[in-house]
Amino acid sequence: MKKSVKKSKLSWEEIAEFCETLTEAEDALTREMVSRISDKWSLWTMSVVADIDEPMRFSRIMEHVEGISQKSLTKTLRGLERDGLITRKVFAEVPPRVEYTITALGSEMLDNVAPLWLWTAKSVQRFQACRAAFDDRGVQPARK
Amino acid sequence: MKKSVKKSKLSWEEIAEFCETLTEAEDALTREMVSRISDKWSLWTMSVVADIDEPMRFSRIMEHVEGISQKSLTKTLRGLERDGLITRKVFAEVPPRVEYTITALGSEMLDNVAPLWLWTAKSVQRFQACRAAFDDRGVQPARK
DNA sequence: TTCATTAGTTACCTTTAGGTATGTACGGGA
DNA sequence: TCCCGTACATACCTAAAGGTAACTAATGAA
Repeated sequence: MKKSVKKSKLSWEEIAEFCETLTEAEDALTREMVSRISDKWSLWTMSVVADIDEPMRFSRIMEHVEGISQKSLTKTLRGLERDGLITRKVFAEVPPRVEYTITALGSEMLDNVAPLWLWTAKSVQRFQACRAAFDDRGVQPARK
Repeated sequence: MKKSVKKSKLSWEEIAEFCETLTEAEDALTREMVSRISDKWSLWTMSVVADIDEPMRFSRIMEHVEGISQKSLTKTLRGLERDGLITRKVFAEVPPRVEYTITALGSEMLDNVAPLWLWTAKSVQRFQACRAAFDDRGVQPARK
């Protein structure tokens, strides 16, 4: 056996319990922040800004986040700035220069997402197998 | 200073490195699975199915996942079944009975999502503060 | 014969994410 | 005087998520 299957210390009941201490607005924001994790560009953008040591300019970020459009990058960066995950510094130059850096909150978030991402990546063949099996057998109809 | 800023053991470079061993299809599926985590209903539905010990019927799930429509619940459950996160058992009865249970893979996923969710919930006031500050100061324009 | 029950399915609509293509403001260099 | 380079903003379009409301299939009960 590869490893013993251990019940996690952290149950969802515990989480639900904690979430009930939150206001409705806080609960909604929690969901919003979690969904930011899996929107198409936010996490990738953050990791690009975080991984490279020098402050990153708009155009350099766009080179690294392959496939993103200007519009989406602008929107993504604004959202990340608003939530305190990155900082945006404008220099009064021509042509304009804007530098982005990760914040402490941002890298804390990345640290918390990382294990989940890695687990998902390492489990991907299992998911593939389940999908293949499902697509083979089809859906069992609810009526005879 | 509140706490020393510590580099996490699990860097994104490490993750990127691992992800490069994946095929393109596997990489795409990884992203898809991560985004499942934050779609509107999947995680909530999973946690409902997981937290209650008895197998759950369609209508009982719908009672617990407040606000979900029949259509969305059906779609969500199908997706979860396809990915091997829950099982669906149809009984040849009238009126129909269908029971859903969490799989080992499903609860493993929940276990991996839990810490992130809890961290997010516990950080929510910080996010709120950042947003408030941003909305106060407005966006710094890139040109003078 | 008609009804109630369960787990859907289907048609239709609105909202949102995200793409492409184009416009813009500024000043330095040719 | 006109073009270059940067970091956007804006208009327009498409696809997909997700909501509501109505329909369905089978059968035991009234």
